[in-house]
Amino acid sequence: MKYWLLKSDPESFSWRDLEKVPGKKTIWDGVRNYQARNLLRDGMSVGDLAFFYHSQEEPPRVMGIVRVTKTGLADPTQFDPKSKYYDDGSSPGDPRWITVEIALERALPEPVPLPVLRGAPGLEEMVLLRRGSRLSVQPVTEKEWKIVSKLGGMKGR
DNA sequence: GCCAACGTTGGC
DNA sequence: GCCAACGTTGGC
Repeated sequence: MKYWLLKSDPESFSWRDLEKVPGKKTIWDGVRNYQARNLLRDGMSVGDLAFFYHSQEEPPRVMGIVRVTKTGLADPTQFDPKSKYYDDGSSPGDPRWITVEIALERALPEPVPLPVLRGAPGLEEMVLLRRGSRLSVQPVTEKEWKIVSKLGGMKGR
């Protein structure tokens, strides 16, 4: 099993929004960056876990944990001319933007703010903390996963 | 709101 | 294929 971090601007889709979705599942749509797409398409497996991270918030923070429930899905917004994510260079026969479905696993008892991550021993190499890193889908190592989970108030594991 | 870092586009 | 211009992300 692998670990990930998914960024979302809470203005467009927040942890609270996910809690309110019936079934607490959603297709992770709207990613329009090839590196992120490749991780969604080629890196993720059903059962993988990911941190749900709020960017564009003061402070940015890790909100909770989600699980990958389906892989290899064509992002439906790429075919919708009314969507801001519409891509007229993509076709249903050969979709350009592939993503996953995720389901809420559990909220962190204490969401972890970015400054705390920056100060935490063992997270020095975390992709999120690299200068200029804007990648919205990121791999997280098992060691980093455990440290962040602990900071978020999760017991043991 | 600012702006550094980054990705993409398009002229050549 | 280079690279300047442009648009976007995201922390502050």
